[in-house]
Amino acid sequence: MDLPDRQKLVLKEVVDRYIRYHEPVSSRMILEDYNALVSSATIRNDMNDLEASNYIRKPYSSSGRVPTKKGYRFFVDWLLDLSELTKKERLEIVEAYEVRCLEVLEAMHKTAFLLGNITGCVGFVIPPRWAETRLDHIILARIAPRLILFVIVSSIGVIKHGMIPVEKDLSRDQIEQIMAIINSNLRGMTLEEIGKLTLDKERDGWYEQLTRDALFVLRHLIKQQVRRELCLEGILNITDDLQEVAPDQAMEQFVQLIHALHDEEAFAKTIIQRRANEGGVVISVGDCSLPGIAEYSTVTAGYGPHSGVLGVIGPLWMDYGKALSVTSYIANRLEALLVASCAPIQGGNKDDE
Amino acid sequence: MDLPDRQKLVLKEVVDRYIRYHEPVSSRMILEDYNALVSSATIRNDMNDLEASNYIRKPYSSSGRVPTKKGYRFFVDWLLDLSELTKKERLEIVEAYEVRCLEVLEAMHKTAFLLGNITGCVGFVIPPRWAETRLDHIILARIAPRLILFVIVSSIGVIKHGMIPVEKDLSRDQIEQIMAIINSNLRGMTLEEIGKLTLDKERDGWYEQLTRDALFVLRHLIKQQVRRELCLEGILNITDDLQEVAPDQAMEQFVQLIHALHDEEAFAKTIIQRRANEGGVVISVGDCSLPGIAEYSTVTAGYGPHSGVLGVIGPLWMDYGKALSVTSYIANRLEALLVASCAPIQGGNKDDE
DNA sequence: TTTAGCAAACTCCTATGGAGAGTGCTAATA
DNA sequence: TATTAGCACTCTCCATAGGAGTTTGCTAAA
Repeated sequence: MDLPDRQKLVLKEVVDRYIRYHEPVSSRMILEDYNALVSSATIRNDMNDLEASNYIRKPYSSSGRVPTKKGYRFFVDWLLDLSELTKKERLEIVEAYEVRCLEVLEAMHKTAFLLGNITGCVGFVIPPRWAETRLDHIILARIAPRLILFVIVSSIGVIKHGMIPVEKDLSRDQIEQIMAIINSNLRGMTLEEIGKLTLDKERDGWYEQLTRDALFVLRHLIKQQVRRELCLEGILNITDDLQEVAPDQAMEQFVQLIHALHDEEAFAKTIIQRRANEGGVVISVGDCSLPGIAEYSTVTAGYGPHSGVLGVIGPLWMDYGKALSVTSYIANRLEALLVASCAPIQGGNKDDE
Repeated sequence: MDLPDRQKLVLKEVVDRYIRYHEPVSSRMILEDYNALVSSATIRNDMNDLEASNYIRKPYSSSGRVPTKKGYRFFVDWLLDLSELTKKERLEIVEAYEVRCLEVLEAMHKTAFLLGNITGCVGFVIPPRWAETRLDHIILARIAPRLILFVIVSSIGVIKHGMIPVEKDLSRDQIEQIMAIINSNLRGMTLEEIGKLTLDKERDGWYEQLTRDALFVLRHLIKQQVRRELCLEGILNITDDLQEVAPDQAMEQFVQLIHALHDEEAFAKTIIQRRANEGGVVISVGDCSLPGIAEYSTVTAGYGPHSGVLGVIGPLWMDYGKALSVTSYIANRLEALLVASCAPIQGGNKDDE
């Protein structure tokens, strides 16, 4: 699977230039960067070999060369120059995370936006598996007659809030009591465990003291399956390249992408599968497992302890170097943020009880 | 400004067909719907007159006719058939609002989505002027050491929540006290009034009892200028028509639209200006006040007591009839929802105090 | 193994011509 | 005066053709 040195250089040049200009690369163009150490015919021979082994191809018989997926793959694996973030980009990221914010979803949307904005691709964040996180506490508050506000705070921060309509109006004291009872009994359990609780009065003892209303509230909380909602930002970033490259099918492809991204679950599943057991940053070049994104590449990184994944999705000719460094850097920052949120809360537990 | 009856019919036919098929309309096509009561030459004469008065135009010298903005305008003002919502659409709307939800922003996003989805245009909701609504109460809760969750509930529901980082850790009791004091003093004031409060200890008497920490919390709350964030949904709905009609400039126009929508404030301001003092549903056909949306039409309706506006924006050839009925219907539903949220809360006040 | 040189292939642009659609005009008609 | 039939004209759209310009593959020589 290895290539002669010069062929590697030629391939690198083809991919580099195609990423930069989105136009087929001719032997003469490569010569420019080569300071004429060899002739264009030599380059052509190399290109021929590269084409024979499927790293590059010609859109038509006498055109310059364009990388194939295999070519991108090789480029990404062996030839990629790591690019540093610029000071400006670094600053943008740091500033975005500066405001302390325990609302996990908000942080994730911000993150997706950063990813999309800096790479010029679509940024996305797949939240951690909420079900795996442990409940820190819930907050209940009477917000109107027969309407209770709840906030679920887990080990990584505020992950969900909403309203519970109750049939009987409850006083503030009653709600306070319910809250205390639920918290003292459920704290430390994973959301998954909580979801599986059977509220069979006879079998479980601990909530005997609860009124019917407390049970009602609890049932409502348990039903709250916290969906793993995809955070997507920057879809419009990739409309620019669109016309440039292949005006005819591009729109078609774009629409397909949109539809694929719309089915959040399938998309998240595909991304997670692609990463398999690999840690760190994973680059996937055009993958057929999900039709809509078969002609797009993804660069993803895991973050945090509960299988969260973030990254970017963009055209095959995306700037992998930049995407790689941005994704990696941002994954670290987000992880740090979640861990930081985490620490004081757990400290809080000890203080409280 | 009036037109002979047959010319009106011809104009109506031209606009109707163009909205349906997005193709220039010829005299023969109109003849079809006319059951040959007159000849095509007669229609042509009418079309000639209509073109002379600028209601329609020809893309090129021997093509069928296309409505001008003036033509659309006349169509909208005088010739529009009101279309009823289908049962399915009505059901979709009712179901969407079925879940009781006091989170105002959530309701608005849902609304924008409905608008976009049913009309096939971009749906948007400009929230009411929060500053004009009156505070019902705030909720404070200790969520972690030195971190307080706040929720602002105004007369129309939950309009804002967030975190306050405080320097000194406060006990639950202390927070409770602060909450009670702030609530009893601020309830009933508009957010605008609250924002203008000067926290000059010497001048105002009521908060003398507050500790420094309470003051800190209050300052933080006051600083929360609740931005009038635009809710937008369905931008991709209009990519479909895009290529169909004018593949060359369409993309360009679309990108311009995106940029215009991105500047939320300018867009909201333009929309509000367009409505001037008019109530009910206002249809605006291609308006040059904001460059990016100059080639798009909007159908907007006011809702609620605090200058909220919702509607759709789409191509000049949008289905005005449908947009009109959907916008009007949804505006009523949303208003009802806000009023309904409102009632129990105000009731709540009386109960509480 | 590399190179120079050249024919061949293909795109892209422009021009040309014919088919088809739709109009405007003119002269006749009710 | 309003309407109509008929016809020439205009323009798009499509297919075809030729020329300029790239870029390649191949061959034969270094």
